[in-house]
Amino acid sequence: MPKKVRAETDLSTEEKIKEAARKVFTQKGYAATRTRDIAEEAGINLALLNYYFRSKEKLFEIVMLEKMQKFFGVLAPILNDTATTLENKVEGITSKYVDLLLENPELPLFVLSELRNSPGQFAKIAQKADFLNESVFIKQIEKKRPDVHPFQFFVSLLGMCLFPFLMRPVLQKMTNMKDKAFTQMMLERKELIPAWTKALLKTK
Amino acid sequence: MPKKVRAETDLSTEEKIKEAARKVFTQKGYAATRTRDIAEEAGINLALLNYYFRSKEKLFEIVMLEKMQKFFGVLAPILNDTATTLENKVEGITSKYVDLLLENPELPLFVLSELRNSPGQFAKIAQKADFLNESVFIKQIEKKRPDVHPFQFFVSLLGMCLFPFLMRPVLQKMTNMKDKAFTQMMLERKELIPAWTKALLKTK
DNA sequence: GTCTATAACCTGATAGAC
DNA sequence: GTCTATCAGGTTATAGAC
Repeated sequence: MPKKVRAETDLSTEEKIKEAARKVFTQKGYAATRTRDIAEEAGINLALLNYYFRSKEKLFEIVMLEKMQKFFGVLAPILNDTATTLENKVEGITSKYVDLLLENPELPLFVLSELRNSPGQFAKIAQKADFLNESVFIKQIEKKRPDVHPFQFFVSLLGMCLFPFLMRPVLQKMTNMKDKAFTQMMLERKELIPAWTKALLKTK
Repeated sequence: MPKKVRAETDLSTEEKIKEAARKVFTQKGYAATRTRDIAEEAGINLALLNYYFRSKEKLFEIVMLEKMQKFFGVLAPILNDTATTLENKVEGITSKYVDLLLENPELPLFVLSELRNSPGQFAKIAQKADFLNESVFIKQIEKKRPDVHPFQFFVSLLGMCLFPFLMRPVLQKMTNMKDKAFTQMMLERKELIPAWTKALLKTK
């Protein structure tokens, strides 16, 4: 019998567990997550988790790998595209990240905080060390502004896209901002960030 | 006998434990930290930790409160200063944050990730909800650029200061950047951020 | 494949000697 | 105040019935 696409309410057990693991791990982090939480969230028994994934750690590695691919997957296809301009790339990165993070708001905090204590995970998806250094994108920045280290611009661009999501819980608490207002702010940002990045590249 | 300022090698036991707790908690987060790690780091016995601080949670609360005060303490005195210009404030925030974070690089990731799952902690230092909304700083931004939500600038400014530290482990791994080069980059940033923020405020 | 029961281990906290 | 020894509770992982 061929594989069948199932409705959300009728996922395979394995997929139900993975889905629950994605949710709980990203919300609480590896250490604060109990396998019982995942089992409960998946609506199955604790033993089944180990039946399918052998251990908490193995399950986590699967989720973590997925999340890192999402997180870094935005950059990889853009950085070395020789056919696009610097401006195109900035627009592409901004647009892709904002869309991705509106769908997955907890992604950056999860990836960055889990990577802090298990940098070994990073090795699994890392390109060679100067993949970024040697990238077309960085070269294009360097050509435009040879007087400033290109990372200054690169980090600022990423920060403008990612930082609001890292700060989100605090920001919303500090200002009584509602979810809808936050989303609105990020949509406006899709226009602002490219214009702003252009301004940074011109500022002497 | 009066209190005496002690050399670093001769702290009181209580202070040795606190110091160890600061280090381990900020490195690994609450959930991943074992009281045994703290005791070992402090060079004392596990029982002493409970003797002085009663529980892991109480000790954590002390550390967390300190760290939040450091983290938010940069903003508090600047935001409502009626005597300074918008530019002054941007320079002040930049300079204070970069210096603080060069001394405490793990501070932002620690505070933001711990606050995610225990927002109750935030209440302990939170001003009233519209402390930021009603601040002189935000009003000054609004006056200069009534056409854009002032948070857009506020978040960008903070992001330019904080985000490099959040991204630091990943960035250094991705690019083989050494600690010294990172520090150098942040020192350059102290000049760049105010100029850049000025540029953002002008960009239409 | 799925469950219940339980083993094996770890962690926070305390009792009690010094 | 400081230590060793240990308890009590919780967590991961497995055994074994269905």
